[in-house]
Amino acid sequence: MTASSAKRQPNRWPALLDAAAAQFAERGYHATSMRDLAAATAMTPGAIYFHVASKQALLLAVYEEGVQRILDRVEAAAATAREPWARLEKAIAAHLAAVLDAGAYARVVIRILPHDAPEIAAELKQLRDRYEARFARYFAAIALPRERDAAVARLALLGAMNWTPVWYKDGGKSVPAIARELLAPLRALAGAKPARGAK
Amino acid sequence: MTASSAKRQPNRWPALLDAAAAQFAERGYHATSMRDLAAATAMTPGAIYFHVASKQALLLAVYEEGVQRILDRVEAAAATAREPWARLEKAIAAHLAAVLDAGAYARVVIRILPHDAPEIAAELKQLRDRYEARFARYFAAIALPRERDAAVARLALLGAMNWTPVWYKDGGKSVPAIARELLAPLRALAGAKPARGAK
Amino acid sequence: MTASSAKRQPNRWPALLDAAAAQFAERGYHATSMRDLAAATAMTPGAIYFHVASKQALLLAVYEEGVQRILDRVEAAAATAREPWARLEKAIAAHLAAVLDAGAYARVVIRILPHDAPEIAAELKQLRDRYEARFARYFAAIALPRERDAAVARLALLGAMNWTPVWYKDGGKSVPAIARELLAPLRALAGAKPARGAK
Amino acid sequence: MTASSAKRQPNRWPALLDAAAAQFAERGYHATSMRDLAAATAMTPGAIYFHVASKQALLLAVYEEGVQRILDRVEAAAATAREPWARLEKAIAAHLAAVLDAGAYARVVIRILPHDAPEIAAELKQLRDRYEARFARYFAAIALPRERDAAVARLALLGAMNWTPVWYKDGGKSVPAIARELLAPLRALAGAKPARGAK
DNA sequence: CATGAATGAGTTTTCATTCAT
DNA sequence: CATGAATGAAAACTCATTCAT
Repeated sequence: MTASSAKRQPNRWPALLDAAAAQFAERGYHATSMRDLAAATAMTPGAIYFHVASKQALLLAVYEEGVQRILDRVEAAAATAREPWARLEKAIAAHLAAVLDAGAYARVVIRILPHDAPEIAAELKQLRDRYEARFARYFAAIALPRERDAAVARLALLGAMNWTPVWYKDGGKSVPAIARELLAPLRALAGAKPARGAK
Repeated sequence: MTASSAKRQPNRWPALLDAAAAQFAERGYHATSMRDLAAATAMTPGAIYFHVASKQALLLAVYEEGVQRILDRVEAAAATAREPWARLEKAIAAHLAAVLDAGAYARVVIRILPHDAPEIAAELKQLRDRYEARFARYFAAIALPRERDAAVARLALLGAMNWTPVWYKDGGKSVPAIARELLAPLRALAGAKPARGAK
Repeated sequence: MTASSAKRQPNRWPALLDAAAAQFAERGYHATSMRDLAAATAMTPGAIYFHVASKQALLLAVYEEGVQRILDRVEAAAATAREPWARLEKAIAAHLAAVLDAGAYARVVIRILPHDAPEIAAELKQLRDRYEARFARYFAAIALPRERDAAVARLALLGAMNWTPVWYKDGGKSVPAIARELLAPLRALAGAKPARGAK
Repeated sequence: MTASSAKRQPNRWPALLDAAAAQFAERGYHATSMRDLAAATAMTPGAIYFHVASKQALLLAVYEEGVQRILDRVEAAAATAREPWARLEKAIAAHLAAVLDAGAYARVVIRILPHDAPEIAAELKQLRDRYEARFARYFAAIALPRERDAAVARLALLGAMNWTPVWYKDGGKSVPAIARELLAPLRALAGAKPARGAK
């Protein structure tokens, strides 16, 4: 369906994808031109079209990779804990790491709105949803008081997580520590004791 | 919208600002062209430049108005409550209302990153900060356990609030109800009892 | 025929003409916009069109004034000497003064080529020629060796004079001194003794 | 001019440069639009930007070529004579030929003021100066009476030369003859005998 | 007299994309 | 695989000019 599977020339495609991820994340989709990408990868503009059919397809490929990367990290992290709260905290930390530390792919997913590329908006949204559904599973495992709206709580948590790139500074609090802070209020709500220790 | 027949209306500037706010909020800054704006206001592209010097200046004007509107609503709302938690909740509800219900101005402030218009990025950031500083004051009044990081908590709350446009649907939970939900975990953290009832 | 005769509102027209002369001389005709002129005279663009019918007409008016000013100065100066060489030298000095020291009008005449405003090119050329014919009369009175081409000599002198704005610096040699230097070679050619002393 | 049918000619850059030189020389910098240039070279406006980054860069390229061409011709001509006056006369003739007969490049250098393209004004001025410095060397070799200002004489000569495009008509006096006429007065000043012969 | 507002054609420049070679 | 060259539409913005008030 997308350009990511069929054509895998030795080394240019990953470089192209990386460059696209970096620029889309940093400047946004519309502010990044194919020429910028060509310059960043030392290709000619025409050469890009050997690897990918259009700018939108390129965004889609980055999105796919981005979602996959968050998913992989989050699942791997979650697998290291069995207790729901701990598992959720690990998942949050992995998500934050993906968005703050790792490459730019994950940042594209939260920065570029599906609406920005109308013709593939539906596909982009689906990709986003694919991840959110997974996150929702970890979230569903924690027990919140019945009078609270769990959906809102989940979306609030997601919002808090996705807003971190706006304020996160490199030398500050560690990612796992931030994850714990984000979860602490919900833990209090549930009457759970906060986790001990930190990096 | 209403300007179909008359030739000489005064006051095209508010209409232009409205249109810019709407389009910037919906499609983003780069995806909105001056032509789009001209079409939306039934002006010629050239006529826009009688009212504003550049697209960036237009964004700045929208930003200013947006920040002012949030600020006005939030301050008015906060003034109706004296108790810190109640006041914060009112402020949150007003912020959400500005971002979700009211015109598009407030949404521009949270959607368009300063970075998008490099030459005025500093001014845009300053405007954002002006609001966040005000919000920080309401937040500072609530007492959180000493072992929690209040700054992270505040930024998380702000992230949760600013992410709502992504998921909010018109017929769903009421804005004050969402505000209460967003605050509930922090209340629990502080050991405060949740507020009673609401719309 | 032009706008300079009929409409003479108390004070704006001269200011407008001055501004046009200054800007045309400094930036050139095409690089000067009616808006620039409006700004420089504290008028609205529309108001300019009360005084003058078009940008071309404005150039024409400046040209007319410019030629008139050179002519007036040159004639007045020439009238103070009877001997041909002395008269020519006075004329040259007056021309240089008009072009270097005085307002910008004269500089417009030598900077802006008739071709720049095609529709009035003929009129502009006629104005230029009007002055050059007068200058030619002073030139014709000096006696050059028969084997020299007097026309080329005259045009060379004119070229030398009109090129001075390119290199003239305010604190340098005085205008009459430059005039004497320009004429000296021709004097030598004619076997005449150079004039004595000057400022 | 010759590019009516073939679809893929290489080397459009020289044609573009030629067209720019021709139009800049004839109409001036500001009066020449990129569209004009596109039409004159049978390119689309966009295609021009494959070859050159901006209109200013195009002017700079023409200027460089123009200065180089004058320099080449003048140096070649000057190399054919050893005696200072003869060498200077050859140099003048070569300069005139460059400005009057040859392509438009040289005329651009004397017609377009550095000021016309503010962002590259310094570079343009430097190019002009490069030539004038060379010319000054030839000029310095002739001996003028001590009481004359050699600098003014040189600038006057340059002015006379650069003004020729204003009045030169094709069927008139030959270029070498004009050169001789321009130099004759200075020769007289120096007490030198005028050169014999002519075309 | 003058202005505030507008027009419409123009400016330079950029863009995603194409394609012969 | 890749490039050099191009396209055509669109971008932001400017211009001389007009005109109701």
